[in-house]
Amino acid sequence: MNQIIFENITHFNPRHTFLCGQCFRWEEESDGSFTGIAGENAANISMDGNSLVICGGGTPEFWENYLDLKRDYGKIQETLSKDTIMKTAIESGWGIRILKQDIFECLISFIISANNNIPRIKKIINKLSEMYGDKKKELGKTFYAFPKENQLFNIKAEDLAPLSAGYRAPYIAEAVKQFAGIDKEKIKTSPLVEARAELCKIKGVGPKVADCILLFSAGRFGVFPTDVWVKRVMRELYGFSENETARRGEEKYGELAGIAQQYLFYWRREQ
DNA sequence: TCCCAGGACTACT
DNA sequence: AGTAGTCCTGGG
Repeated sequence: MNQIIFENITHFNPRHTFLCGQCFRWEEESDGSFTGIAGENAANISMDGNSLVICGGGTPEFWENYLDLKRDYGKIQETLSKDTIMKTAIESGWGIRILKQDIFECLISFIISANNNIPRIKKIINKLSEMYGDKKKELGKTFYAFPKENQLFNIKAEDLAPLSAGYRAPYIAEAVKQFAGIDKEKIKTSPLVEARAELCKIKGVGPKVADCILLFSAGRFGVFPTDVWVKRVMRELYGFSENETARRGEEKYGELAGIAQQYLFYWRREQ
């Protein structure tokens, strides 16, 4: 085990970051730290004052990228706080950072998330990783990395029966194959409408799941993933109707829409 | 028992 | 193009 320390880290709250709905493989410990696995690297993450302490695998470069440490979230929070409602939401969810996740993991995870609840989503993803992912020993425990494309490439829906994923199982099996034919560059750089359309070609991927993939793995901060909670909060706050929420959110918050969504989501769920 | 829980698909207008 | 009904599963 090695230890990595990043000094002078501000605007990072592990709890808000790991519990705001963007990821499924981190668990809170009794001391408030978080243990989980990202890519091939299992670790425990905590804040000690302004020091970010990471115990486990992975290089500093990996974690700097994954935790989005280079971005100035102080400035982002300041900008968004000009909206008084958003200011309140940020006071609740301060220190959220958008994790830079692997696109394949993101795709499969959010297909699983459709019409599902978080404990069950986590359970399904853990089981999938156990069955097909690489085994990692770290921190005296055993972890399983999320399977890579080639590790899932030949699976059939019936192979996934142990997951109890229900009607999502065939979506997963189909999505694995379809993902190979997707234009990844388009996802990263094309206008949002086109990037979203590219992702929606994949079975099991609709507007909400597509936006989650764009935000959490492609760094497209201009999207406003709209689930039932976000629809709820935007209706309560601004009177937006359900089917206009995504568009209005993008217009309202522009290039910071994705982060705004995370604050609003976390805040509303805390209430 | 019914109904939901961080949507998407399909089959209709 | 837009809208209802349906979809596995586990828990309240």
